[in-house]
Order: sequence, then structure tokens, then C-alpha cells
Amino acid sequence: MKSPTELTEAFRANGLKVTPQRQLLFRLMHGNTMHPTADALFSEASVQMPGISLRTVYQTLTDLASMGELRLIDVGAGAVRFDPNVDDHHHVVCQACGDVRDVYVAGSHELRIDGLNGFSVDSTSILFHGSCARCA
Amino acid sequence: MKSPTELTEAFRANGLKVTPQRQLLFRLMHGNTMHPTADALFSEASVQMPGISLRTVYQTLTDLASMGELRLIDVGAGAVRFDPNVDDHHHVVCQACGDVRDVYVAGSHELRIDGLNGFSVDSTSILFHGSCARCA
DNA sequence: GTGCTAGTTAGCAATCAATGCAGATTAGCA
DNA sequence: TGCTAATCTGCATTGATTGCTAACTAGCAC
Repeated sequence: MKSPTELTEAFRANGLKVTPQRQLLFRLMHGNTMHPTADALFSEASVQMPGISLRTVYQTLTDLASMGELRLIDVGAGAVRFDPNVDDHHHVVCQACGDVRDVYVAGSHELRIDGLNGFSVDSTSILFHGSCARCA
Repeated sequence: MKSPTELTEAFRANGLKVTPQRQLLFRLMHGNTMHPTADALFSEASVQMPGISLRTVYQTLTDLASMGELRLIDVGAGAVRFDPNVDDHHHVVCQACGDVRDVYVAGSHELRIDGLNGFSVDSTSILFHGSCARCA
């Protein structure tokens, strides 16, 4: 994800306005490795800006995602998580505490897939399930 | 997933009762490669047994899953899908029509993972996104 | 075959994530 | 400084799933 300053430019360039709410969310997401849910981010944002709406958080995250600045990740735990890391990477989830970490997988593009039957593959998501160092 | 007959035994062996509803669902899921959602299965079941409850479908699928006879798969499309194939395999999803197919991936256990940081991996789910032959 | 009882079912309420909507507000240009 | 389209908040709504409970029944004991 771009820096808050760059995002400000990018939003204006797209005819979108830059509001204090959006700037706060830019800052909260930039470099964030927590993979927060919309609700978690809403809580964080509410500390610095009481009264901000959960709706606005969803809105802004969706905008960022459709601009390719965020990636949505679904670890199958109810709520979607947001990842400002848009590099080619994948995730490990701790089955115990739900913690999610970024991991880099060598050879993920050269996997031998059997049974495609005419399917053409555009992208690959690999999710590793396990336990984190603390929960092990 | 075991055959309906074997499942009947397995259920009784676990102190669970074998009802007509459950037998119907055993049959509908056995060898089913459609990866149905609970709701889709409910519709199918309702044809043969009008009045069956969606609740019962969820219940039975959950029971089967916790007995290891079914695998839950979440392709990030709202509803969870159920897969009677419990082999070591993965999935492709058509982004256009939502169709899901089983695929077999060579070397999925030997992936080089960077950034684990103390995480220990128990299992791996690989989801390929693309377009099916019809939608391409 | 009859009864008993724990396990099941149906149906509806409740929860949780996410989106739709509308009136009040505001960023950013003229 | 004003204007207007974009945005914000707050609330209603949708969709998937689970919780709850009274009525029902599988399957064992007699």
C-alpha cells in the first residue's frame, strides 16, 4: 500500500475526496501487519476519532481494495481481514489464537496442478493452518 | 466420505441415530462433486423430502465434518461449501460462475515457506482463482 | 410388540458480518 | 465565498449460520 501522502494524491487523482476519516485510516493501515478486520480497525480508529462510523471504515477499505492498495484475506473465521501488503505472498493462520502472518512461498507459480479440465488459473492463494510460537 | 451404508454403521457406533433425513443427506453427498452449499443441498433434499429443515441440513453436515467425512471449503463467496472428497486435494474457483472443482497439486507438502517465524504448519489449503472452460 | 428415553427434528429467534439507503455535512474547485 | 458532488453517519436490511425448545422418534430393554 502506498504511503498516506501518496494515497492522498491518488484519491484526488481519481476524483475522490480526502477526508479526515480517510486520512486516519490511511495512517492506521500503512505498514500494518496485523491483518485487522473492519471491526478491529473501527475500534482503533474510534480512539483517535470518536464518532467515526463503521460504515465509513468499510467504505474506505473497499475503495482502497478496488484501487489495488489493499488485499482482502479470508481465513474462514467469519470476518474478512485487510492486508496492506500487496506483494506476492501468502498467509499462515494460528488455529488457536487466530493470528495471521505473511509468508513468502517459493515456487507458488510453478505448482503442478492435476484436474484443471479446461480451467485457466489467474491467481493462487495459499493458506497454511497451524499454531504460532506462543500457542504451540 | 464413506458410503451411506458405512455411514449408517459409523453413526450408530458413535451413539448417533440414523434418521431418514440423515440417510437422505448421506445419499445426496456421497460422490457429490458439486461442492454444494448448505442451502443448495437443502433445496435438493426438499425435493425428495418436503418439510426437511435447513437446520437439520446444517446439523448433519456439521456432524459429518466433525467425523472427518466431509471437508468444509470456503471460497470467500459468502456461504461455506461441503466436499465429500477428503483426499489430499485443493480447489479451483471460477470467478465468473462460482463453480468449484477439485484439483490435485504435486509438491504441495514441500513448499518452501519464508517468514514462518516459529509458526508450525499442520495443513495447507490452496485456492486457485480463474475461469472455467465455459466462462473463459 | 410395547415402552422408554436420549438423541433429533422443525421452526423460529438471534447473532454476526456486510451492504443499502437517505438526510445532513463537507472537500475542493470556480 | 459559494456551490455541488462526494462523503459521512446512523439505521435498516440482507444472508449465512447458530441457539433454543417443544414435539417427535430411533433403537434398546423387556
